[in-house]
Amino acid sequence: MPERPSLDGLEAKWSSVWEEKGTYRFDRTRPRSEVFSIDTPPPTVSGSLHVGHVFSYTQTDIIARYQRMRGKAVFYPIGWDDNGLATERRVQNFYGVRCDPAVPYDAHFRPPDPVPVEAVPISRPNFIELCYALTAEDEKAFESVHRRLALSYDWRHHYTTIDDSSRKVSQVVFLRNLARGEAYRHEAPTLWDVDFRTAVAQAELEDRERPGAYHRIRFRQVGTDEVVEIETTRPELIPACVALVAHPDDERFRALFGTDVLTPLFGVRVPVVAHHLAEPDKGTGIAMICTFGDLTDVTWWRELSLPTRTVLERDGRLGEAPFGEPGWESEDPERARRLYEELKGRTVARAQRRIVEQLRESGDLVGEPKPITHPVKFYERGERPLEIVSSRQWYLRTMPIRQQLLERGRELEWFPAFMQVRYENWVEGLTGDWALSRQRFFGVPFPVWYPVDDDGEPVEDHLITPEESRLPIDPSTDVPDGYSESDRNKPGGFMADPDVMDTWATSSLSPHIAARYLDDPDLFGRVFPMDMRPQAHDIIRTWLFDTVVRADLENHSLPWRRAAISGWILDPERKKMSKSKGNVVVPTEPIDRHGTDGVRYWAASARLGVDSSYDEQQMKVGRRLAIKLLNVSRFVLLQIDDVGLEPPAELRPADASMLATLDEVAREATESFERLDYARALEQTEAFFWRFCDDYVELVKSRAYGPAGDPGTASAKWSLLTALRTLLALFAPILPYATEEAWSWFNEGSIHTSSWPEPPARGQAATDGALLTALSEALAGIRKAKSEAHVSMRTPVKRCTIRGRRDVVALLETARGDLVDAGVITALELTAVNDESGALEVIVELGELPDPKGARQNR
RNA sequence: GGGCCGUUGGCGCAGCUGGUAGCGCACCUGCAUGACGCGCAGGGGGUCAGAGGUUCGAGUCCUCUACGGCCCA
Repeated sequence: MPERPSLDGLEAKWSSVWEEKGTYRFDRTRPRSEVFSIDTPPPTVSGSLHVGHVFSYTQTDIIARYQRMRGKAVFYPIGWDDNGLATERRVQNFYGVRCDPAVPYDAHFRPPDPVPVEAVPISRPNFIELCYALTAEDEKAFESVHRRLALSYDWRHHYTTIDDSSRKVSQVVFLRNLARGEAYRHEAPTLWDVDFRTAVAQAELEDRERPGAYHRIRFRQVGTDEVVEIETTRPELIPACVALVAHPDDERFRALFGTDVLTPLFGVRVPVVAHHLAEPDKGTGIAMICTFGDLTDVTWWRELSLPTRTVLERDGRLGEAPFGEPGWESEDPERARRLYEELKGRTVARAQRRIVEQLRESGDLVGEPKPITHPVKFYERGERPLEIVSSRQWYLRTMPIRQQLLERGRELEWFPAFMQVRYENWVEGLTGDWALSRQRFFGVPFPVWYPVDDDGEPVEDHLITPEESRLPIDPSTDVPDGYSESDRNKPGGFMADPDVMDTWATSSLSPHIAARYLDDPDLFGRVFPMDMRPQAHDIIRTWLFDTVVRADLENHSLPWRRAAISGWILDPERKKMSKSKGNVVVPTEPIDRHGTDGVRYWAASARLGVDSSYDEQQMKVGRRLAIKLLNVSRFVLLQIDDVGLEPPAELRPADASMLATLDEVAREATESFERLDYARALEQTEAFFWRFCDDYVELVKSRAYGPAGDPGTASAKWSLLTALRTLLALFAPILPYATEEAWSWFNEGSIHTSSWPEPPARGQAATDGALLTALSEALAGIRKAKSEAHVSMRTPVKRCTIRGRRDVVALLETARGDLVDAGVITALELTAVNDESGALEVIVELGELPDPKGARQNR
């Protein structure tokens, strides 16, 4: 036990001891009923590390530690989510390269140095090598922060979402989805990011307010030449127009339904149709349907069986529009082609500028465009509005099982409960199946090939799939059974599926990956379904939903029993912390300043689901609490000569009352932890702890100093030691370093594998906290008198009279000696009065003020 | 437009199934007592966002409004 306890050095000391001793290892011999398993979020390592991680990961760790102390074998693995677009972007920017699958592999490739302004195209295998190299570096930084935070993982169960095992699970489960008809590949309109050139899922959408303009445009009715005016924000899609639409009940357009109109500039004949999704108060009440301007266009196209007229290419530019040819019939093909030639090859924005000029020249633009602000769909990581293009993609059927998924959401226990509605809203609002495929590179490939026919064309409805035992494979380098590499992309040969899976398609299998679903069924059986899924509320629609889908299809069960939804970290201005806002705090800084225990204390004071502001003040409080814990431990242990003390024959009333109060605190804290309300448990423990230090310790000090044989001394010492053990244990999940340090002064083994306090600690006749409360109140009265007189607390009290209810006075009488010693009272008078209010009246008559110097010499 | 959460002393928050407001920080005034001055004692400070309703009685239940944040259109 050090002379002057300090938090310095505890983190390095204990984290290496824990690793060495395997303190947090999962005991896989234990049956399911004795296991507590956690499906920890694998953080995206390419993202920036910020205090948000510290916050939510600490909250999970607190629960893990509590369960471990309750005697559970805690299965608490961690993984890194390293594949996907976020990583690709980071690699591109970090090295100044971009992946071009047409470039051949270069075995001696070295990243350009210095980083060039213009990205250098490199081959897919070279690009993927760089992805592996950089994520390996990033993962080291993540691991060191997680270790320093004392997150009690079993690092032996560590995984990454791109490792062999994860790829195998993803591919096997996918092939099973495919075999059961749950996965399919289909040509369909798909949300498309033109910069990343990949499909995007509904879950990755976000609306952003963007300036736009309503353009009022004239169409002419065929035969009558009557003018129909529509309003659109996307005039550049006029060449892609396939119909006009109005609400069936809208009187203004009733006469038009079933007739045809001509598109301006291009003279294409399109029908006027009726559909209930047309909004009569929007614009002129009649709208243009294109291939495809937005998701409503897709709905109209599907429900009204309209033709397609594709002009948008996957690079976000206008492509071919063969006016005059079948499907592109025009009243004046030559003019249409001439005008369109000016638009072709332009980006959407540029094409819009040009077509507005054309419309103005032709007189088909009515008035000037009216600027508006409207929500536009973006890919959450993207910078340009999403387009909708028709492409062949892999899907998982979620629409037919929506009802079932809603049921799963109800089976799940949500903390806090109101988060369930987010899930319900999401499932109810689904508009299509889950698009699994991405046109990217660093991801899990679809383990599929297609035969190539004699004309060199892939036969896309004939799949060639490998045996499960061959997985994981990369179809772009592995060869299907019965073929050889020389058959690749040749007539009569085969070709690989070019796509990779969305990152969520792998991370939605995190319970399966962590629990080694395929190669360790024994382990899987002991931990699945898991007990808890901790995560933040912004990914309920993605990670939580996706995981529910996968487990439902694969295991016909929920993946976990409960979901613990953490809040977000807001900056001091209550704005969400994000890289783009530049308000991100790197976690190592507060840890350096306030210590891990201080930072954990801050994280522990925020309840689940509640957004919390970044507050270093709170970390300081935590740090002080940790130091106080060390100090009071030192004080208690200084009194104790034998830590194996037997309970005394008889406990003094004050001691019994303190222990009874502590029992109650432990009981309440346990209940709070069971509700995952660690913040309340902390609050309850902390409130008692300060009373323990400031009142109880002061009350029993003089008895504790007494001789070994004295019964009052024995009672005090045993009670101090017992309370100390209990308090350290109650704080251990939240302040792992300080409690472990203090515990090590008088125990073998780790506090984190010791047992959780089970009342009764007193082991004696039942009593309650009433005496301790009365003593605190009496002491407060005496202190107040001294404080107001501006004298030291050691100043003797000549006479103290305490008046109170008969039963309270009788209680105080049983601890008269403790009160006299703590208050330095010469004459104590306890008087019962007939006052039902119960409040104590404390009358203090101070003695002569001692000469401070003389007083010190006397001791 | 629909929904969820929040609005309690300067700041951060507790207040579970209703009974005349609590905690921490900050602030002010003090205190060197055998663990702790990163300590201890004491003190000031709120008509619980606003309006209405239920009730003997409402931060606590109901309705509406305002503001903030988020989710879904």
